[in-house]
Amino acid sequence: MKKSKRKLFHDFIARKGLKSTRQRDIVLDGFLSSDAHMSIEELYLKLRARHPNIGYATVYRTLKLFSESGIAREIHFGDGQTRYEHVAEGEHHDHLLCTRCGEVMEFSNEAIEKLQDEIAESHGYLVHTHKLELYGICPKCRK
Amino acid sequence: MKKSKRKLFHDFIARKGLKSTRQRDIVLDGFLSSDAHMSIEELYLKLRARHPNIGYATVYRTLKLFSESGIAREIHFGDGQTRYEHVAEGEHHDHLLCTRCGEVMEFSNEAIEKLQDEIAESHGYLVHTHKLELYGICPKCRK
DNA sequence: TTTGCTATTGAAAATCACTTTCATCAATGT
DNA sequence: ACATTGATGAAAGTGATTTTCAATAGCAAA
Ligand SMILES: [Mn+2]
Ligand SMILES: [Mn+2]
Ligand SMILES: [Zn+2]
Ligand SMILES: [Zn+2]
Repeated sequence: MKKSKRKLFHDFIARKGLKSTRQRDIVLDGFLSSDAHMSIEELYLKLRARHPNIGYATVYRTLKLFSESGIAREIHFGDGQTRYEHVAEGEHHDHLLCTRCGEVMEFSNEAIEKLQDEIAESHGYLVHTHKLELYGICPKCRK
Repeated sequence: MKKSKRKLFHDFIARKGLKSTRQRDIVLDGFLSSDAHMSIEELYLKLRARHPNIGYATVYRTLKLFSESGIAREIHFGDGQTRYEHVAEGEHHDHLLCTRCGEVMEFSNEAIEKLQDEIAESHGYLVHTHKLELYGICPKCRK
């Protein structure tokens, strides 16, 4: 059974000798309560509603910690904003984005992952990450 | 037989009623004389060596024109810099990047392109572009 | 608990990488 | 040559972070 992200993060905090603070928990709750691909600003505004005193810098710094701890991943969709998404233990997915309405759909495909490794290998590379984004028009926007 | 990028760009300039200037030719020559994936700043500094008066804004604007004219494509590798690369008529490729030395290798694979279309289609999307980048360690850095 | 040492915060200033503005120049058509 | 209008370069403006710094708040030793 896999540990909750909340626990994983608290373990990370402890292991690194960092402090467990009220603000970090607020950011953590806000981040975990949505599975959207939120930008720093979006999460900041969302948290602000309930916690008027939280600072942008704190949200920014805490999201970085989430990445370091492995519960989140930083993503860049090309709109000039850094976004963060949940990372589930041992899971990976890529994105399909609608350039009309902005919808983001996730997918994963074994065959394509395998092909990527083969290509990299054929060029002598040892791949450790990749980024695959398909930009198009979603079903709703098509009809 | 396909037209040279220089001619393609000059045709574009004429077709759009824009002016053919000394600076545009300088930027064009600098861009065409390297097949690296250069950032605006990199090209600007390279040109500066020979043409101390050329402005950053001119390089910036001219590169945009290259994109519009179809001889260049804007790319983002996640290092916060906008880069431009050559575009050959009817050709497409993706990238393999070394996270140790920064080397960028190009590749193209029919099978993977096809799989991407299938995946998109299976989700009801009509894809018009995609981005595939493989990050790893290159042969030289491995041994 | 109280104390003392640091890490953490939030507001504000600083950076970065563009992007736009504007007075001056330089292409181009007449 | 002249007028018209786009192009240029320096500098100012933007937007999204990223860093600084004085004030707080964890945490652990006493
Ligand atoms: Mn995702
Ligand atoms: Mn390339
Ligand atoms: Zn859509
Ligand atoms: Zn390398």
